[in-house]
Amino acid sequence: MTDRPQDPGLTAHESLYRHLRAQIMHGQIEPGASLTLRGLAEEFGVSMTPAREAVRRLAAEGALKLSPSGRVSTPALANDRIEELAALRSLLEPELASRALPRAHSALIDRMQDITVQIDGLMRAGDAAGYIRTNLEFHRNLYLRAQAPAMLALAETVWLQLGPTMRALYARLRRPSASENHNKIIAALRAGDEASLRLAVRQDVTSGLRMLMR
Amino acid sequence: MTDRPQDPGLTAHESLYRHLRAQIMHGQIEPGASLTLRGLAEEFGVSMTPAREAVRRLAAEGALKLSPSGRVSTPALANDRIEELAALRSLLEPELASRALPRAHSALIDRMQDITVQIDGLMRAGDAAGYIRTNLEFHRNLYLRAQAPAMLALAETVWLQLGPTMRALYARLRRPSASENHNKIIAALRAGDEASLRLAVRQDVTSGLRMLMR
DNA sequence: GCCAGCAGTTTGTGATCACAAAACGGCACT
DNA sequence: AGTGCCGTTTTGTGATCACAAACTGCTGGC
Repeated sequence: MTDRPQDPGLTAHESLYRHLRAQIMHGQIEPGASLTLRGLAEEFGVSMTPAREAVRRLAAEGALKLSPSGRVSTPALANDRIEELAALRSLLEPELASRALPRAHSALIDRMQDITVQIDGLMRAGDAAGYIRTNLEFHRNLYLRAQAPAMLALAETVWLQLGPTMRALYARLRRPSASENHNKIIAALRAGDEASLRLAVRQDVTSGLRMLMR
Repeated sequence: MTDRPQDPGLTAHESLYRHLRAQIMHGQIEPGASLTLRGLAEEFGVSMTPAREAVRRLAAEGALKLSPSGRVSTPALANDRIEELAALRSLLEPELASRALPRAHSALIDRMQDITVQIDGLMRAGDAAGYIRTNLEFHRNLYLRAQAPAMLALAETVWLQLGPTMRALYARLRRPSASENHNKIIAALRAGDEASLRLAVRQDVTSGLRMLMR
């Protein structure tokens, strides 16, 4: 019982859920790793009941895989599944960006520029989880303006499913191609150019995933 | 304890989950209706534990809403949320149809034609749930060929969120506009025409939802 | 050397219970 | 008649336990 943070004011299963979700989304758990309810429960100092709820909730979102016998593990994605999830990203995210465009004021764009610089630093520092997290934050910051919570939720579901695989991606990419793509997105936002915004987002989203598939 | 079917070979929470999911997706529960864990547990002759799991799982999929205090209810959708979900359908489903097109052999198309006839009958008979269920079956039959399980899962999530609201839609539409749209889809499939298939699917998907929003 | 079988252990499932917070209903007071 | 208050009831949360199925590893036979 390592006694984790124990976020106050939250139910036990909620805080466990958030921790796990963040870990998975940020690639801090390797694909195919297996978890046990008792293990998670003990690690967070709670009983099995809230651990089961958190796990099932994540399984419903595709973040975890349940074997027929109920065993829990992070999914190890086959190439065609990765392709599919990449296609989903390039379907959903340009739409979100497009909807956010009319509402993207300059303070937001400045913030996105800051995040881009930050990403460069994290990548150079070799902080994989930090890189993934901040990269997603870049996108989420924009998409929040779309006023489309259901659409954003679906996009996050896709991120979640790709999470464990993301770490493998990070190990392979070494040049900061993210910066270029992000700068294109920022430029399109500043110009108010919807067509090139969609294009830039699609490119940013697929560029990384493409090199993961062979 | 009404002793529901009790599907054999399935865990308690799984069968409860499936029943509830089907009911919600087919519009058999009105928007805003509230459920209780003890109520569901008793209705299915199980304890609260599996009832909670089923409910949380459905909440994670957006099929149910949990109040801050944990109360469970079906969501009552505002117009802008309906518009968003409709946009998601018209984003995802043409893509699914397009991916299914090369794999749609004539036996499948014949089956879809049968289903269309069946839908007409159900609509004339005033069977709302049957109408919704069969209508979704029409779409699912096609999309299964897309070999894109993650994409299909997202689409079903959207259906689920629209479920309770669907009944209200059914009450308003009386002319079988579905037939026309479905026939267009079938024609495009037979012709192998991707562009008009995408168009027909988008039209079918949005035509019903549009009249719901005013 | 390999594989089948068996015992011990791990692990998920579901029931039950104690508890606290929220919702409800009635009552008195203004 | 409306409104604030308090006791009762309802309802979700989480811990614990018994149980069965799955997994593990070892052993003996071929």
